[in-house]
Amino acid sequence: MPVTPLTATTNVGRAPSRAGDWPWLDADQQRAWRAYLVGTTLLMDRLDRDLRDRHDLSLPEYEILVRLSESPRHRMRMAELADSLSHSRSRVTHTVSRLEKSGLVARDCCVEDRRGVEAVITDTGLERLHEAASTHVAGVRELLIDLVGADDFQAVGRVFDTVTDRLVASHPAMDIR
Amino acid sequence: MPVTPLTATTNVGRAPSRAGDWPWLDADQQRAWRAYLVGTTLLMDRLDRDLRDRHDLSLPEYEILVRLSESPRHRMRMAELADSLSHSRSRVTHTVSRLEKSGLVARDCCVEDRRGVEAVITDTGLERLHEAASTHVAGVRELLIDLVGADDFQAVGRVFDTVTDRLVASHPAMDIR
DNA sequence: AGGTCCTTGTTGAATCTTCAACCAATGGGC
DNA sequence: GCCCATTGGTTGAAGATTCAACAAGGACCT
Repeated sequence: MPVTPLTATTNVGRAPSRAGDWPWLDADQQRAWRAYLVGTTLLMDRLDRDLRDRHDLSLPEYEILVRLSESPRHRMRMAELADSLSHSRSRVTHTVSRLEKSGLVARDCCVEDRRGVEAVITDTGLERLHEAASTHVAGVRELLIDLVGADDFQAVGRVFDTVTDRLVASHPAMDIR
Repeated sequence: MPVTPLTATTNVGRAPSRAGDWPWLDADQQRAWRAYLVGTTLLMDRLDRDLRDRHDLSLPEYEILVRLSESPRHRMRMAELADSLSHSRSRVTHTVSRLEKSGLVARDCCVEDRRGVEAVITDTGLERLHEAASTHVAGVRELLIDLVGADDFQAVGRVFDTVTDRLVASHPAMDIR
């Protein structure tokens, strides 16, 4: 296989462009896809770093604290937490354990379902979350939202809503992952 | 601190909505931001899983192979590779080592700059890449591109191009990370 | 030549995530 | 009540990524 002019990311071994439901990506799609990939990498790395450097929290930890803080009695079942973040149950177990060790979250046993465990955000947790929130939001604004047109940003929202629907629809009522 | 109606992701401890350069996110921004977060997680997990299950390649490994295959003599300097993916040099070292162990990539010493190392994709590597490419592209289409309007998808491209510019501009000519 | 600083890339340990195996509790059928 | 399949959650090891420290080469100055 000569593998001649290997051009675009995903267009491996094929000539680019031409419209229709052709299997490969055209030049514009290619550019957009790659922009999304590297942009996302850079953005997430930066938001994570900011939280770590200034508040000693990782982005996933922060997101768990946020979910808990929003929840009715500042508590959520582990599975609920996992689903809302699209993280594996195992991952949430580990992350919550770390947060517990830092005293930002506590575990509480469920009364109705004795298998269940609820994670509760502590007062210290709420404090730390409030401190961290302003830097985080400032970052999201400065590095994303305030940088682009509101219409474009809403387009991003629409796109990934669609993606999410497609992906949760496809997993037939079982484990997210 | 009463921490009353903690509403949206990043709006921790504040009432939502109202326009202007108010520090928190309004309801729409909030929704879009969260949609992006979970959508990206689900999408990346799925693309990665598909590659692993069907071709025994991780997404980062695949991306390295793509970059190499596109490069003039099927080779790239480690740093170049790292920069083009926005990965740390260390990460690329490890990933390339794994690929080398699988025989998909080989290391080659630089003649001009004897510190340098070039990664070269092997023939086996090219083969595997070509097999993997079709499933990968099919996934990207099916789970993203063919799902949304071309205009919305291009908006995603624009947005993350802007984010990338902002982030590479801010790191003052030094190490990406 | 020698000295100093910067760049390239690697290394091994720490951290985080995934994976597979597991236990305990639940729910439904009988 | 008893079985058995399913769910909720944990565990520990394997895998991947980050981090700090490092060696070796180049660039540049004197």
